[in-house]
Amino acid sequence: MTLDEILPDLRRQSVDARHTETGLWAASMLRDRISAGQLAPGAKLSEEPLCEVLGVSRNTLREAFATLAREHVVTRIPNRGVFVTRPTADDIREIYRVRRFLESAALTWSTSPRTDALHAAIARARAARDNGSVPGMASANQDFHAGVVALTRSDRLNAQMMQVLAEMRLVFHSMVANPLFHAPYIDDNAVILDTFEAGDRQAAAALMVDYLRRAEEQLLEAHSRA
Amino acid sequence: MTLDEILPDLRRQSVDARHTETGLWAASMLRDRISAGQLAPGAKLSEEPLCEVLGVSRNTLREAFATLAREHVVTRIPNRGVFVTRPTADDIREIYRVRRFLESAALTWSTSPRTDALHAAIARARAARDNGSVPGMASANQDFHAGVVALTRSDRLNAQMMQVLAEMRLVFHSMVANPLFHAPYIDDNAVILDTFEAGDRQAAAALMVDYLRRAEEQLLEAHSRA
DNA sequence: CCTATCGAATTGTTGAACAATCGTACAAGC
DNA sequence: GCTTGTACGATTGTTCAACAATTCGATAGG
Repeated sequence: MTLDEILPDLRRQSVDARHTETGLWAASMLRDRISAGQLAPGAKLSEEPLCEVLGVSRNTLREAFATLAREHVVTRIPNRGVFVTRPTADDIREIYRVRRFLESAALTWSTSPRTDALHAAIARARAARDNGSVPGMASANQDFHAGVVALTRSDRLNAQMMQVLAEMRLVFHSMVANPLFHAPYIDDNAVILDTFEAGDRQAAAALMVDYLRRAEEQLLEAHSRA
Repeated sequence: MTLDEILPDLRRQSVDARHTETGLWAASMLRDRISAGQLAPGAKLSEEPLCEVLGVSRNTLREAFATLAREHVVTRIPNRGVFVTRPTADDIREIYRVRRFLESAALTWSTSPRTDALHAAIARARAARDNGSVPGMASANQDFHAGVVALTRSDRLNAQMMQVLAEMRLVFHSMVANPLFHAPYIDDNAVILDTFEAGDRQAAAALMVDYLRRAEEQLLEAHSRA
């Protein structure tokens, strides 16, 4: 979907109330659209139409671009413009490198034993699988892995994980989605959680690393095909 | 020498020299001054004088502020202005939470066995200790711990570590420096490195966690005194 | 001593302007 | 046919000046 097609939709939302930190507000508007896949990887974000639709000035919009660029959500090419990031194979490797460290470290050294959110995420994933809802499975799966890192109770590590998961969504949007991608991993998550709650953190971490390696390999294979 | 051979070199020089992205340039100027302690924590960064000194407009300077705020180097208070961040006790706890995860995970799961930079950092730290150079010890110590995370070969984890170390410098600048702070930790680093190279990664990671807990406690104690 | 109100100063945001750079089209030369 | 040179339009990078919004401090009054 290109920029032109979602312009009316954006305009509808932006007539709403006033906001402090307009630059951050504009960034979140764009971030949501990109996360939802309404702005596909590679799409060009021209300043002029976006200013008009969001009702902000070019300067403010550029602040929003700066924010999103730091999150690797958009890519800035000097004098050419801003584009929704199209993840490369190296990006996928880097994303999974970070995830392997973050998630296995969280399982190994977390201090918080509160796993309610993890159980809930698995339940949601199974319900989505039964309904055949691919977006539901994807969302619940991300919730599970975000919840694992949340065990660390560290704002910065959580922020890093959120950012990486946002890049994951870009990866999914940049290639033809395989409807069966998430399904087999749901039970893997359940096993990891059981192992963790049984107290064998090293084993849980090892399972997680294995899980992530398989998922990475599968995504890289799909990426090379596209 | 053919054209292809010098192309990478040319590209490298041109990204250095060119000032496109003036906002990023201004951000690095301020970041350097803050890191060096020339701008102390709590100092107010007024827009008007800074524009004049850096020779950039208010808009560009505000882009730089956005970059630094995201790195937690400066703190933005709406309608009040931008200040060099003054780390709180909670900030110190969060910094060490991140460091414990990052550094122990790096020791446990790193794939790269290249420890040359680590040995060099320890050598520099010892030389600085013999010369009585406190800044030298601090710098070499940070190099060692940055080098540990560099074992992960992950750009994003390295960036996160660099950011946290920048916050560490803010912590040091915000309290009276104890000249003897770094000295006892130098040999701890050496022991950690030896254990790691002996192949016992779990033990090395455990030593690192212990090291970081002691340093955190010491800094928190000094912070509560100030 | 406390509270309320006013005004100066600073920040938040905008709109317009100009310079710099890129893509494209088209002509010229080998 | 392919490359090179050149003009032009479009878009981005940066600055400037202005106005609105907010905060801080001072001053007056209870």
